[in-house]
Amino acid sequence: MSYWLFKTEPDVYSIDDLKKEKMRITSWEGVRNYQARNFMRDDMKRGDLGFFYHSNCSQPGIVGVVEVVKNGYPDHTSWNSKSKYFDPKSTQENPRWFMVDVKYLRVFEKTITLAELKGNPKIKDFALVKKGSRLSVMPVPSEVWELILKMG
DNA sequence: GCCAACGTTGGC
DNA sequence: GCCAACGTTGGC
Repeated sequence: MSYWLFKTEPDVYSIDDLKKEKMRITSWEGVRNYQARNFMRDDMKRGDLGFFYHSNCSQPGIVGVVEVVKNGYPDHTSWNSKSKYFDPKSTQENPRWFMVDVKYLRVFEKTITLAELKGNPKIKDFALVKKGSRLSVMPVPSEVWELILKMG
C-alpha cells in the first residue's frame, strides 16, 4: 500500500466539504496534469492513504487524512462541455483524464503547516517542500508519512 | 496582489 | 524538435 498527498484550495473544496459529503466520499475530479494523472490512473489503489493539503490560503498545510476507496477511472467531467474541466480532446473511447474516489478519515486538531514541514530537515527531499513544486497529487514516501504524522 | 516557477501550446 | 509566449499555480 502507498501514501499520497492531495492538494486543494479550501475556498474551492475543503476537508470540511469532504466531511459533509454523503458517505464522506468524493471523486477527485479536475486534475489536468499528466504526472498527477498518471499517479491516479496507474499507481493509486483502494486502501491507500493520503494527506489532505490546503493550498492557496492563509495557512497552507496538511489538515487531515483520507483513504482512496476507488481505483483510477475516467474523469467524466472532461466530457461535459458545460464543465470547467471540459477537454475536447478527451473521449469516451480514449479518455485523457482520470480520477479516484477518496473518503474522509480524520482531521488534525492542528494543521501541520507548510512552514513547519519546510522546517523539518528530515523531509527536505519531499516534493511538496521543494521550490516550485506545483503537483496537485503526489506520492509520499512511507518514511516521510511517518515523520509527518509525528509532527501532528 | 505580486511574481517566480512551471507546464503547455503553437509557429517555425 | 526547438523555444518563445502564454496561462496557471501557489507561497508570500
